Amino acid sequence: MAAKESLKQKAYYAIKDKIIRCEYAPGVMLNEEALREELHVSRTPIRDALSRLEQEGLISILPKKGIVVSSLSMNDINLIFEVRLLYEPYALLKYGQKIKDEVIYKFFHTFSSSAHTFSEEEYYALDDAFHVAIVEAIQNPYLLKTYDWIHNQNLRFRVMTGQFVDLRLERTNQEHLRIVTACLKHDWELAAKEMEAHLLASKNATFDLVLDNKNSEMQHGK
Amino acid sequence: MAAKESLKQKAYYAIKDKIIRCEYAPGVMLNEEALREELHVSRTPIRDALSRLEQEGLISILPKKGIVVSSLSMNDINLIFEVRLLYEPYALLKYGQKIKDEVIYKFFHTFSSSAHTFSEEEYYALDDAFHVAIVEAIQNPYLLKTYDWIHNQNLRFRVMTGQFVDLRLERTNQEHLRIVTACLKHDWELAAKEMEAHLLASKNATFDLVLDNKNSEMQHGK
DNA sequence: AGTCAGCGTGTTGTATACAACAAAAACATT
DNA sequence: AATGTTTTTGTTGTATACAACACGCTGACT
Repeated sequence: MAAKESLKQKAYYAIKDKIIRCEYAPGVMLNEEALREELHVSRTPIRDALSRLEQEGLISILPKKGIVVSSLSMNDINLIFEVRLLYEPYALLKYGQKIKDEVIYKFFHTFSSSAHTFSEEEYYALDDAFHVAIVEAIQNPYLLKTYDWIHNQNLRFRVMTGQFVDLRLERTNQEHLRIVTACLKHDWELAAKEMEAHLLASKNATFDLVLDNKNSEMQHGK
Repeated sequence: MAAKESLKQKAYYAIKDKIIRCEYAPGVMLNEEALREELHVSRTPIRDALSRLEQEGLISILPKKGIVVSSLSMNDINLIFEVRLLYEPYALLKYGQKIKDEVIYKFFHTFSSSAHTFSEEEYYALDDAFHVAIVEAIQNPYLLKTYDWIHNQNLRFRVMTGQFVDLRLERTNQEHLRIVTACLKHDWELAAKEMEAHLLASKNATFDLVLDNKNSEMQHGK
């Protein structure tokens, strides 16, 4: 499958994946030599990959010192959700009509009937697919690229904070239903409004989770 | 000044500058060897720079074939102005309050009294400074990075289409004045609306210029 | 003349050796 | 013991040689 993929692409995806899954945790130092040994390639493709990852904000390269995986602060939550709050309602309002009805109906069906049969992990994939499907109705590559970045950062937050609790998952599903229902009626103004409400709730939930996380860390020492 | 700048940064800015000024015109092919000779550095910093420029959408790297400077199509105008129409009114609406009054007053003074003393080139720099000052009130680095990209693309369009005609410059200045006046009153909703109108007018003007350009190209053969 | 195989040239991809610098460690001096 | 200096070590920056591939060209064969 990846036989024709260049080494620099392989290195890029491999390192990116480990950063997103927090195998390389926020704030830790990396160095080219260690990555070289781990991926069994020379420094050149590693450096290509690192250059790209720096552009995307996942790492910082400190000249002659090392590479640090970008940390995640409270403020990053604000930054991520600012972009989402700007893009996602806009996508519905201006491009909702471009989303195929069958796609909308598929999500409606999934959210309304079988939500409880999903594991948390599976529901995450579903949540991602839902939001991405909406945003991709904007076909502007500049906007989509930015969205991809914050999407990655959002994934890191998920891994760091652990999964949602069940209660929030229920609420999330209900909010999704309200958005999808508005979409089915082709009432894009309402859909955008519901999306905004959903994102604000999600933002607060993320804030709480990060705070809880900080607290329990302190209780467990360190 | 640039003594401590790394070669890869020097290469990046040098190539980027030539692309923006259309010394490397849209659609032309480059190769690492020629760039290496032109900049008197080895391929490594060149490749670093190219990787970054590819991220920013200014070039495409075709493996084993060469490097092509991204072309500018009609559709790119839509993409650029979609981002501007999304960001700039948003900046005024949500962050207008963060712009210092003295900055606003400085622009008011400039636009209202001394516009006619500027050359077209100078007025461009002023126009840029004005829009950038507004957008930078959004402090979100993700949004600002996207804006920087489309800003560069916009500059390329300017160079390609030649400067505005005087008539449009007059109109532009009047539109700027309307925006700044609303800002002085701290009426950010009005300011955002005026900005939207200004951008739509500017978009149409750019379209017309590109069309004229295409036509005159055809008249002059090819 | 047409077609296809093989070769040659030009391009980026990859590996690696060396340079430049930063930071820590070791050491001498007081 | 404290301090300033030198050395050592570790890191990325840079240069360069070689590999891999794409594409056009040549030539033989039909």
